[in-house]
Amino acid sequence: MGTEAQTESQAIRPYAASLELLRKVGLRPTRQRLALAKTLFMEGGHRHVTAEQLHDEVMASGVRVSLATVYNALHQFTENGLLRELVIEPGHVYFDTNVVPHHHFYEAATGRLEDVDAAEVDFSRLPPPPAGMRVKGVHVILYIERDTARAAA
Amino acid sequence: MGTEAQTESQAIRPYAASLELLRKVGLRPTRQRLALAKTLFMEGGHRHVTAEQLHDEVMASGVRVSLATVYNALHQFTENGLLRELVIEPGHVYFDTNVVPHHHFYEAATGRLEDVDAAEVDFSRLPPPPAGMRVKGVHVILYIERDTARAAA
DNA sequence: ATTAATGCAAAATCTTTGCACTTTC
DNA sequence: GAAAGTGCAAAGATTTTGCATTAAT
Repeated sequence: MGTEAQTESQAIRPYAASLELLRKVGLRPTRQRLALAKTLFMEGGHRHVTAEQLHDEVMASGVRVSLATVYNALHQFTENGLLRELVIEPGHVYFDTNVVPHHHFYEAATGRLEDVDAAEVDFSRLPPPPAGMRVKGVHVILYIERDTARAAA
Repeated sequence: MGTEAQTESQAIRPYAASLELLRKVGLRPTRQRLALAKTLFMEGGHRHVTAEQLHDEVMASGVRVSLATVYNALHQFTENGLLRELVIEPGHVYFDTNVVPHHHFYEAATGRLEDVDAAEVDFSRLPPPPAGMRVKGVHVILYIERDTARAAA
């Protein structure tokens, strides 16, 4: 098994994979959307980004994109199930590349968000929804902070 | 037991109570802050308001206040533990008069928020916080929607 | 009198939009 | 070459700020 064959079959080929992703949801694979998709989805692991962060990052990678286009793309990606919108602190909308239902750790001091798998949270008690309503989803935010009172125990 | 005695001892006297509330947290009881405190805290039940909603409401009650003052007051109230800030949908900060830890139902279609008492939620499983961190608080948001598939059963 | 709070309008953010130009199909 | 997407700058929306005026202690 040559390295090339392995590379082609197993490793992520960002361009091809991004192209396919966009095709799948019916968005034209433009240079800009490809660059954004590559940055968001092709670097392994899940991400939480703001429009501005993503814009800076893509620009830094050498692709010129306008901020308006980043906003457009983020919303189109969201509408097509590629991203999930998260609002936790005032004035900042995060886009989460993890679209499977899950929860979050949030460190207010740094603004850092970290995923919590849905399987890591279970409820032994939940209230019944108001009359005529049904619960469509649950989001648990665990606010964390540096543990200063840290004994070696 | 005369009605007057009862009124004075039991019923809420908005002005006096608001005044005392502001005094207690060390904010000068100005006409504007008194009006805002009365609207927020003296009508029974808990509230979730945006700055603009509150501004409209207080203006409608006949007290002239500028929107900037409403923002100032909301933040001062928050800093002094009288309110809790909530961000659930982009572009809107809600201020919650319920400052005891609790959770929320949220109906996206209408923007309606409803309190869920902390006692109504229990966890049978929670993840350990990241190394060196501790969990400071938990907020559960239960997304609800109209239950259309409603059989009479 | 002193000190703080208010109001206004202007500024700062973040986000969306209108329209000419460019790119993809 | 038709349809969709992009970029820019301008407009919107929400929130904050600077400073003269007004009110509370």
